[in-house]
Amino acid sequence: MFSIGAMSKTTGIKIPTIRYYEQVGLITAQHRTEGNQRRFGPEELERLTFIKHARELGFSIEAISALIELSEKPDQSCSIATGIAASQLKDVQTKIARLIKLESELTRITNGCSGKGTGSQCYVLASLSDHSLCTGEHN
Amino acid sequence: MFSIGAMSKTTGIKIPTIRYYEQVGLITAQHRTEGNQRRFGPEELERLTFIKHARELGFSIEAISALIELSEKPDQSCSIATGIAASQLKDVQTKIARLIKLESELTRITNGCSGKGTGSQCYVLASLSDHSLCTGEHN
DNA sequence: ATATTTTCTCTAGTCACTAGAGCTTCAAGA
DNA sequence: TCTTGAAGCTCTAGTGACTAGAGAAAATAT
Repeated sequence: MFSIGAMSKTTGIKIPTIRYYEQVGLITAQHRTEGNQRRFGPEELERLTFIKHARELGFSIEAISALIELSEKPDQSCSIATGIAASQLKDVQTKIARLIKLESELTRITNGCSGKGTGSQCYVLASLSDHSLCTGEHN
Repeated sequence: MFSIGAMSKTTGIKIPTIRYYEQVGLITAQHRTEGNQRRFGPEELERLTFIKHARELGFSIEAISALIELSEKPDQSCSIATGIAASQLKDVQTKIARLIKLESELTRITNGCSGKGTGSQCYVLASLSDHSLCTGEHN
């Protein structure tokens, strides 16, 4: 049986976050001590590791909930799980594409400005005011 | 003089968002009608465009506030503005690097799974449970 | 027995909006 | 001028995924 502090230490998830995960139903404390402190079993530790990894990969709490539910119904096809992961992948790819566009514009903006002008002639401020200075499109 | 609806239409920023921007001090309605409706001048329209562009580039409200302040003190050097933009660029580059790592792992996960197995043998679920299956590092 | 650390619950704050209730005002046509 | 419908008003509360702090109780170490 692990205390919440032990769970936190081994997973690297902060204590209030673990309590939050319990609150939203991702995990359950097997039992409480006489003094009302949480005690977790090893399965909860494993699940918390699962949650951490999934969060690092950007899965939402909702998606993680769905994945946990799937893992508890072993007779169900994993195509749903694959679907969730694929949708997450698509999200990530979209974000990358957007950020690369932003990167090029920000590079242009910061390079254009010597840093020595004054507010009224600052290229950074001008660029942000005037979208037409953009080389490409960013959405 | 523009109504809030007109401002919304020309900038593409939703009406409640414009009110929110006023609330947090990014813009000010020049004046109100007898019936308490906002009326904006052309400078506010310009500023709203500035804000929109900056938000699209991922600048925080706080950073935008600072940039606006800078643009109102034209005797001040624009090196601060360049600094804000450069820090934003760094943020974006960090995010890109992280997301590319995530992308490769998610690709691995979704490719590994045929989608035909059952929960107990689903590669997606196994991958998320077991960090050691990762090919590279993701932080 | 005492001191320190850990844990508890609860409330409220973060960011950048978004949604809804219930009301008032504006603009255009009859 | 009246009426209708669109647009606007304020205010509160909700979103996601936590994070921070208060004040009290319990567990552990010395």
